Amino acid sequence: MPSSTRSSGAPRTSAAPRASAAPRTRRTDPDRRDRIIDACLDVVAEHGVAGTTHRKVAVAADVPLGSMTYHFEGMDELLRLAFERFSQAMSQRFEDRMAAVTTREEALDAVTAIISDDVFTDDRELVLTHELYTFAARRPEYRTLTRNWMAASRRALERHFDPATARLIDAAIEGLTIHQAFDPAPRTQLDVPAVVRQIAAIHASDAP
Amino acid sequence: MPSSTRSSGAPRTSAAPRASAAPRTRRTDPDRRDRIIDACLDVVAEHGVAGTTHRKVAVAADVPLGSMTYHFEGMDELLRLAFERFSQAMSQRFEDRMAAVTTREEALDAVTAIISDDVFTDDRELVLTHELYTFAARRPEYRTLTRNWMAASRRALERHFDPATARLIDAAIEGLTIHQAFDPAPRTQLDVPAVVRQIAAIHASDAP
DNA sequence: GGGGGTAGCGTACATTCGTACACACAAGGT
DNA sequence: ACCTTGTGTGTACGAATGTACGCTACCCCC
Repeated sequence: MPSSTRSSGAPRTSAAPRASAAPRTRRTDPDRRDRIIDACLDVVAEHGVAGTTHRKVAVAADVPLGSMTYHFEGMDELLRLAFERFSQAMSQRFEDRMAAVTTREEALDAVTAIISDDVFTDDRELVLTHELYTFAARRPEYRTLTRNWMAASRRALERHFDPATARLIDAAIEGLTIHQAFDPAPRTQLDVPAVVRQIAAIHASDAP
Repeated sequence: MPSSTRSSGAPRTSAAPRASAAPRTRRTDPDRRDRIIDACLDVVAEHGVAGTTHRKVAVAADVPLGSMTYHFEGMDELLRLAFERFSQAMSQRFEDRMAAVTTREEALDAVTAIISDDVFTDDRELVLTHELYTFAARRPEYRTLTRNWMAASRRALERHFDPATARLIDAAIEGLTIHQAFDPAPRTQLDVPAVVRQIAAIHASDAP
């Protein structure tokens, strides 16, 4: 089909199904770029980085295929931006939780809650987290993302614990969370609150 | 090029460069299947699950493309087998290390060594581990692999520690290892040997 | 209010993918 | 020695992908 066909009176043959009937002319959608990044995360969560293509993201974001190469250098840049957004959202949430408690006791409870409940609730975040880790594992230049995330967690924990303890608790959250997700029913149940308290007691140090 | 060309006297037009000059006729390569699985791990390590294709694996294993679909149902089966092999090799190595030490003191040293040195040495294993985690995160039916791996680690640790401590040490190895790999130079250096010893002291219990 | 400039899009194309299938060749019974 | 059998392979094909590129329609300045 030569391009002259469209220059005639054909109203608009859109490939993507338009959800609303609004005509939505051009240049009136300034957060298109943002929507694409969000849609990219959805696609990654569903199909994995392996199955993430320009076309799938375009459909998910309800934008034309051409927007993909227009707004982004390529899949790599898009993935980097998407993971950047994801990791920032995750560490923001963690910081908020830690900022919401005041006493050390409450902080310990919060850590316990994170370990016990966090991963069970949301499979999407489990998947995205590991997609991000894998992405960073393969390309050292993107480890800034994971480094920032981990640094932010430690910083948040340091509001309540000394640096060494914060580092240890952070690692414990990581390890216990992963093992809980991938091996939900180990033979030996762990008394998470007690463990967290005892880890925090290893470095018998004061905290703000 | 019609197929009749090969039926004439052409010696063998192989697409992949044959390393040795041995003619290697058919039916004389019984570990072809194994080699393909190993090659699949190499390809995954280099290009990620995302970039792993029948063709790349075939080239890496130096087998014809047709062998891929002949020996395996599809990429999924191949990946499953490859990750199965990888996870078994990893947990075997862990078990061996733990079986090699006799006293609890030596066990603590071994754990310390694993946390401190393991990940730095080999980037390939870091990548493959996380590719496996991601694979398992997306498809719960393949979490058997991770479950078995983690169960094996715990079992190995239980040769020297009580179950609760084993579980905790296992999680600590996971968390510290990951954070060390993704954030190699945190502000606060951790005294790994001391930490390991203190974690092991949390459950003041006896062990064989 | 109208014309130029450019942001944004639709589409075609070369490439690469998984898979199907006809066919060649080694092995073993006779 | 031959024929039969079924394992293993080369190749062709449809589907799907990333990217280039020309054209449309909005915005801004005069």
